[in-house]
Amino acid sequence: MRTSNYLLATLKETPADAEVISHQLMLRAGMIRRLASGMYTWLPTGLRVLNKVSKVVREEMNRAGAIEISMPVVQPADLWIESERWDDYGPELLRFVDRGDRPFVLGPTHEEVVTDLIRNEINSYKQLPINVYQIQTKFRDEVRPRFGVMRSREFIMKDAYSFHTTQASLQETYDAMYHAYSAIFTRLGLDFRAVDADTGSIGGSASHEFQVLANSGEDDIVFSTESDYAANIELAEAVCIKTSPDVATAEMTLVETPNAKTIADLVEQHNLPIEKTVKTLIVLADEAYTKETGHKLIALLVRGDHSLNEIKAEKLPEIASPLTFANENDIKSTIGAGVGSLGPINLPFPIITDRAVAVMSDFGIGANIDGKHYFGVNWGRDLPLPTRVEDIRNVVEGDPSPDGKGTLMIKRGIEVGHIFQLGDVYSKAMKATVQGEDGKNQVLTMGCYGIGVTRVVAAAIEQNHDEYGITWPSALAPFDVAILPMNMKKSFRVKEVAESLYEQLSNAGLEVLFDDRDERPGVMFADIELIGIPHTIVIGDRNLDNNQIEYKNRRTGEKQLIAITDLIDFIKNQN
RNA sequence: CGGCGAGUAGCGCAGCUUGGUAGCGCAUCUGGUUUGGGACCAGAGGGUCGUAGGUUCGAAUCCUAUCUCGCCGACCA
Repeated sequence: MRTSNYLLATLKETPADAEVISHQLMLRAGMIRRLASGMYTWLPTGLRVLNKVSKVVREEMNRAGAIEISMPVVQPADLWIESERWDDYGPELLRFVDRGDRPFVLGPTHEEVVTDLIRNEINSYKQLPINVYQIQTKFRDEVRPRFGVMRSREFIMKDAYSFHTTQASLQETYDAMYHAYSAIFTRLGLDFRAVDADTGSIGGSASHEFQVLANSGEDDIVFSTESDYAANIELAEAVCIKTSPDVATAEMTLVETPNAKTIADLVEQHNLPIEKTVKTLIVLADEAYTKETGHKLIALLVRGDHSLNEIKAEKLPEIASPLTFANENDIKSTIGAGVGSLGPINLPFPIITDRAVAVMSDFGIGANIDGKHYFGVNWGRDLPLPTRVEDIRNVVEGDPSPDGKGTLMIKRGIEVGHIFQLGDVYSKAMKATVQGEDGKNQVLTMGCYGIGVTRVVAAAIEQNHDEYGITWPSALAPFDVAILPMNMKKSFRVKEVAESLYEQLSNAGLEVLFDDRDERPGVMFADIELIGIPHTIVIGDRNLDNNQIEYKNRRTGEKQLIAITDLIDFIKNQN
């Protein structure tokens, strides 16, 4: 490709609305342009990278036995009504009607469509298992799109769906996908981890996320220092080694705390260690639970220096899902005190205590009287021993690993892949059955496996950039080699060599960007470095006198002189 | 959806408080010089100042409404 015949579209200045580095660099390198909030046009350079991701994904999926198909972006609402997600999915699902007033959705995912396909096409257990996938545009009307293509509304996803008659068969495909994903992200040159994950609203049993490590990531992922334990913080179990509280040493005293509305205030104003404080959070009870017991509210106790894990909390049967905090008025009218002075004392509704709180001693709690706290509180003596103890907090660095080996550390991750064992959630709702060996119909068991193709591009940049621009791993680079001729318009010799090398390198199967613009060297260097082409060859009269050209490696910055005749072999031997 | 902020040339911004008919840098175009790290000189084009309404002799500037975008939070296969 010649730059004169290409849309380079590089930007010298960083657009003001780009926050994270990948977004900035994608705009500056001329990869994407924003069309509307969360919607981007892919320019030639961006599309080339996107296609590189797709290529690797496709190769590994095919190798793992998946079959490529393509399903429509627009889906009839009927299928969503049938799966009951029409009501469950919420406003993220973009809905509209066609000219005949028939309801449709813009597909945020394709479980319904693929389940419909399979129930129609597959009739016998003999045709199973089957694993179909597509690389397709999705649309989710995100509440807040951000970070460029990292969290956009329209995006490209590789989504695969497998169908089985047995759990063992599902497990086999799931394992194959796990390995395929590992192979994909390894080939793409990403530093990633597979972590245990929550199945979220899609449901199902086992699930792993593939997280690319990056500080700008939106997820917290947890690792053991000693073992290969890794999990999303949403799921990571907070283990409590201590089995009982220490012996009480303090007396319970009622303390005036008129200016302490938060744990931080309390700690600062009353010389109380934060791990001796208890946060009391009031949430709504599950409707069925309210019906059964009459309680509308539930109190959750978490140590002052810990944070509530909402995912864990909402999985408890007595708590409303999604987790909803009680509003200030309800709290006031039920307890008689406002947020800031709440505690587990004399509460007219059930309490769920975090494991770490259940083994505390001499601690401080709100008195349920505005402006007052009790200090020196102890279980058993001052308060009834907690009866409902659960793991409801987020783990913190230094917590013991749930597998008993080492302690935990936490890093940020970008979720680029997620695999699920769905079970029969969709196949049951949509009556996807096949005839089994015994002649009876049986409901299929499903797995689904996603990769955020567009997000991978952004994640790769988060991990591979420097002060000059992007430093692509070779599998992702939009071009393999850039040819920069110095003063080609004046030097016939430079032009001749550049043209010849362009042809030779291209014929050798390399993707070459030949910068044939009449630009000053600095401009060319800056653009090529910004775009992140791994190998640059500089052709100038200076070195041609010795029949040499200069080679520069983007990632290492190393330069060396190469004889023209050796160049093709040299480039091919890189990587 | 709540809080905050921003919409002026392709991009980055100034002008707004104190109303007088729009400017700077980069980019673009023309001519010339220059050519191994984002050149220089001379000239040129490009903006209904987000939109609608109002106040006024006169509005980018003041008032009202509205739309869009971003950040934080809530939300999220």
